[in-house]
Amino acid sequence: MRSPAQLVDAFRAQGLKVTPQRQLLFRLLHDNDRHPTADTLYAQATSEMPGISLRTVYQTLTDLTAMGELDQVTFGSGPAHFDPNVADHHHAVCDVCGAITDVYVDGADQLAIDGLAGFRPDSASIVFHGSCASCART
Amino acid sequence: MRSPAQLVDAFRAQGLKVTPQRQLLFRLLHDNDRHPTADTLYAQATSEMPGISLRTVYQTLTDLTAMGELDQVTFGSGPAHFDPNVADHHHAVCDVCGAITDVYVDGADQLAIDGLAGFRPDSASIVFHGSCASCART
DNA sequence: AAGCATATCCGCAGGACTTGCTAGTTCGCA
DNA sequence: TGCGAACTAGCAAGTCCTGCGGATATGCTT
Ligand SMILES: [Mn+2]
Ligand SMILES: [Mn+2]
Ligand SMILES: [Zn+2]
Ligand SMILES: [Zn+2]
Repeated sequence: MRSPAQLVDAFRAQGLKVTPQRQLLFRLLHDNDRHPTADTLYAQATSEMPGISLRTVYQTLTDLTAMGELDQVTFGSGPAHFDPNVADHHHAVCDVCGAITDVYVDGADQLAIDGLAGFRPDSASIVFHGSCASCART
Repeated sequence: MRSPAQLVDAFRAQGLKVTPQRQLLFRLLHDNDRHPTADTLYAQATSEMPGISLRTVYQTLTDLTAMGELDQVTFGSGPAHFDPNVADHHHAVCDVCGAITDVYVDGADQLAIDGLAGFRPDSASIVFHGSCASCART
């Protein structure tokens, strides 16, 4: 995702208006590698701007996703997570604390595949489940 | 997933009762590689047994999953899919027709990983998106 | 074969997450 | 500064799934 200042320009360039609510979300998302959910962002936004509505958070996240500034990722059931890192990468989910970390997998595009007769893949996504470094104590 | 006859025994062995509704679902799921949803199964079940409730379908799917006879898989948003193939495998999703096919990936457990400092993976799941053989794209 | 204790079934209410709707407000350009 | 388009906030509604409770069927006993 681009910087808040660049997003301001990008929104104006598309005829979208730049409101305080949107700018706040630009800041909360910029360089955020926590893979937050809409609720998480809503809680953070509320502490800085009481009165902002959850609906507006969802709307802005939808807009940013449509503009390619965010990816939306889901892990089984539960709410969607929003990812300002739109580079090609994968995820590791800690089943203990829920932390989600970015993973870069070498050769993910050259995975040897059986049973895919005729299937033409456009993308592959890999999700690791396990325990993260801080939860690894057994 | 084991055969309907074996599941009858397995349910009895656990003190679970074997009802016509459950036996119907055993049959609908056995050797089913379509990755059906609860709604899909409910529709099929209703045609053979009008009056069966969606609640019972969910309940039986939950029981079978708890017994390790089914896996539950999800792809982004949308309902869960149930998979009688509990062997270690992955999935290819056709973005055109929605078909879900099983994929066996060589060396999925030895994927070279960067950025996973200290993370201990228990499992990895890979989902390919693209177009299936019959939906061959331009 | 009949009875009994208990697991199951089904319908409905409710929860989690997300999107639709709309009146009133705010933004951005002239 | 003023206007029209876009936005916000609140609530309703949609989707998928689970909790609950009375009526019922199952499996075992006698
Ligand atoms: Mn990420
Ligand atoms: Mn499968
Ligand atoms: Zn952890
Ligand atoms: Zn297809």
